[in-house]
Amino acid sequence: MAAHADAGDSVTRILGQWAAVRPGLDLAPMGVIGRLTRLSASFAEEIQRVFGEYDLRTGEFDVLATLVRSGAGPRGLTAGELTAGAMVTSGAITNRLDRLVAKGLVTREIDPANRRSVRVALTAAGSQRADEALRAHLANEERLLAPLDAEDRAELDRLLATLLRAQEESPGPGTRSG
Amino acid sequence: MAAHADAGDSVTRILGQWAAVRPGLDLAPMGVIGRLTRLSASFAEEIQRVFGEYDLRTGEFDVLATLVRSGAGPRGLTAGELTAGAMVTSGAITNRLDRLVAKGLVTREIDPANRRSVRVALTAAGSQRADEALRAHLANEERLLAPLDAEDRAELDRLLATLLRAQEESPGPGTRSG
DNA sequence: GTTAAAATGTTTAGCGTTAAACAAAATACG
DNA sequence: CGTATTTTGTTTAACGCTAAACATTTTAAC
Repeated sequence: MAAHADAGDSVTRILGQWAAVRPGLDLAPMGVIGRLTRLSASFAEEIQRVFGEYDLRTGEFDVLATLVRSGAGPRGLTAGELTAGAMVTSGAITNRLDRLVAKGLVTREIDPANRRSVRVALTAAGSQRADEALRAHLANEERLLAPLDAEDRAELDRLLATLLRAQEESPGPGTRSG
Repeated sequence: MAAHADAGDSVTRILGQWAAVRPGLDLAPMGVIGRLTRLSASFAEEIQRVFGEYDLRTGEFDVLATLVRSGAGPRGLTAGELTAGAMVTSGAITNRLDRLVAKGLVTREIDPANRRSVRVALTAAGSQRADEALRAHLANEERLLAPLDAEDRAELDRLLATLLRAQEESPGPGTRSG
């Protein structure tokens, strides 16, 4: 049972099946979105694997990275600011912080100036871990894109940015609040 | 609180933050993969929303669609064949079949010729539901790609196919068995 | 034929997430 | 001031998934 044909990915085979049983449908959008979805899932697995080498999950790295790139310094960010930057609910951030605190990578303490707020900051270990994981992550991303030359990558980036901008501009039924 | 700058998606802002605190890093791969990931997540939400109008989850539609496009007819497919086509474990297929059977959209019965196997087939209601949802799904995908003209879509498809083919050809540490 | 090995699905325990309920603190309003 | 409203984060119940254990049936080996 050949998993995929000579020249084509798994989506090519699926489109062929649809064409056979439902001739006349315009399958082009399904092809693009199917490839986008599968590629994203495949990349996510590879990325998770690299973070695992640093005893981190992708979501945990996201929190560390947000703290690093925010330039927040020792004051850190509030849990709400972390939630706003991530694409998950506040409950998920609470869980991630629980794990990161347990690993000694971040501190979490009540903001004396606003005792509803929680200030989250990197520890020295957290800062170091974030930098190590970041370096490996960037090398991994470079590897995942290796099949494309610089010109093709730029073109891909342009096309994805066009679609993403449209998604983020449309208020749509899918807005996400904390 | 400007959610995003005038000309740029959310990833542009993130890359800008990285460039400020870690100058000298090559952030291009992070941009491409970040956009790919976010776009895929955003599309998945919109797609899920449309399936919801037909009382289906995306995973459930995937099962129905696999049965339709396989042209399997009344004999259906085995649970193992469904697992092979999906990107999930056999346990997840068991759960999806439980729900689809409860909704009366598929039948599940032991294959008399091989009593380890389970044959899964569409009911009349399942076949009709699949076709209705498919039509709405294709229209939705068309809408999601509307920002790109035909030429750009073809180029995007080509670039994604190149990357996906590479992912699927590399055995990698991330192969997936049932 | 009998026994070992492989194939096929289901079940179980655990994970990370979401949505919604909740508790605590700050702010607004009269 | 005093009370209602809003803000902020955590907790709870439920969901779908995975990995691994499991039961059943078939195939292979001798």
